[in-house]
Amino acid sequence: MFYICSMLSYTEENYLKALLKLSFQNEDKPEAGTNEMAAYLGVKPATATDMLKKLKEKELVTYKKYGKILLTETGKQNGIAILRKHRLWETFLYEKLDFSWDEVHEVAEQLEHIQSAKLVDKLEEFLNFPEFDPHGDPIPKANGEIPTIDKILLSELKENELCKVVAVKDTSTVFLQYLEKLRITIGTPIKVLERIDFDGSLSIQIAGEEARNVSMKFAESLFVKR
Amino acid sequence: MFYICSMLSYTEENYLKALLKLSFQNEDKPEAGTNEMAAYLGVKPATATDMLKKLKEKELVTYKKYGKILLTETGKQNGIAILRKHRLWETFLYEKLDFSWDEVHEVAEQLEHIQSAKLVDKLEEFLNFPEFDPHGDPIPKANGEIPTIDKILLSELKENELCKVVAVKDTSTVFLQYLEKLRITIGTPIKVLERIDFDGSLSIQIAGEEARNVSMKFAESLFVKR
DNA sequence: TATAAAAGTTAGACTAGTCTAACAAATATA
DNA sequence: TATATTTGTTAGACTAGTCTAACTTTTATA
Ligand SMILES: [Mn+2]
Ligand SMILES: [Mn+2]
Ligand SMILES: [Mn+2]
Ligand SMILES: [Mn+2]
Repeated sequence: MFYICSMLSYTEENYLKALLKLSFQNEDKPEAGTNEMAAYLGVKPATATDMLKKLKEKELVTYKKYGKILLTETGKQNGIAILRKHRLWETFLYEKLDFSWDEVHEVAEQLEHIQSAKLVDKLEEFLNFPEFDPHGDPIPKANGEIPTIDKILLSELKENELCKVVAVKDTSTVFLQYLEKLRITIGTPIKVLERIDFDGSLSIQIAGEEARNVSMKFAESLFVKR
Repeated sequence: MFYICSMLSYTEENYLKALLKLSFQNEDKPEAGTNEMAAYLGVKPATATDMLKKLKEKELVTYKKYGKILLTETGKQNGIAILRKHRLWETFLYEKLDFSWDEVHEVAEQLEHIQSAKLVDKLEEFLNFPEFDPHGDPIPKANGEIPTIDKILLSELKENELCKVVAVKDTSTVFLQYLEKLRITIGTPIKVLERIDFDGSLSIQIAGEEARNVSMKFAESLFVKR
């Protein structure tokens, strides 16, 4: 179980995390393509190809010319370790330093690269072993396990169904700030009053307040639990 | 007062902090030499020369070929900002995450480079505006002011004088762990029982316990207040 | 003051990470 | 299946930061 390799550069860590995130997105086939990866990281495909060769050399990915990219078990565990740090730091910023949920990501992008096993574990303890980050995303455990939670999109609910918000699918600042304006956060109860077939929009009741209309795009960006 | 330049690289920040620390060491003339600086940073003199040219270009230091190096006001304020972050993070690790005082430095070396004005200020607030770090070193304020404290070396005390530990001069792991073994920390009261002229060693009483002998090197590594 | 030693600089090379431009392979489509 | 489009690779160049080896300037010392 000696998966975590500490001799990774800041940049290599970012590539591994990106590949892990892409593997979550492409649920069925957890592979990625060069262009997809480059786009995700904001670099050119040529750059991604170069890095891929290096990651392959270190046995963090399997890949051959013109083929798909797949994390090895070591690569995956290293990616998970970064994700764990990212989400623990987001939780710290949110819970302890009063950052809002649209501000935490940018700073956590930096903090996730701090190298100190003790720091991560102590931080987790200090935060009381949180299972989910401020956006409702699961925080990997020290052993690499990732907590799961039943969640469906708000758009999947039928009329008159009641639910609670468990996570955001879209973590963009503009969406998070909109949610804040609507006084929706993790845990907020929502009732679907009406579904408008015409455009997929919904009429919803937030925390027992008066009815409100939200778009299909909105309903497809919020994870809830019945 | 727009001193803090945020477009500094990790490396540039380290050079500025090093120059600031050297300026504290060379109290009278706050200048540094190329070799001195290189040694402090663990790089070769040639490397330091190259960086110096870059820092000069950015008006963070004044310096001419074969001359001494001096921080400009902007360079100094930027260095102070890094030092502030370093010491606040050390305090966080020590106070909140139960790190010991010989463990905090290494991690703070990484954390001091995190870029977020909000983070620093919130952290400071979270820690209740501490004035000194776990080693007794002053934490610069947001405006760049550095708290001062009366302190002398333990070696300067006369026989029968009583004092309290306020800071360590030597922050090496081996010294800090020795202090821990002796149950000496910031605030511990010490009484000088006897001075041995032969080798400058002292017989001291730590927190009212039985007498103990310590070397001159030891007595010159601990700051105290009468 | 002449010379030796110390301090500092320059030139040239290397690595990591990035880019652009040109090219090659794989896939979609007519 | 032939061709166009998409996807991915290669070659060559650039920057930041580092090094070694050779050189120059300053300072100390005989
Ligand atoms: Mn995030
Ligand atoms: Mn998150
Ligand atoms: Mn320190
Ligand atoms: Mn300190």
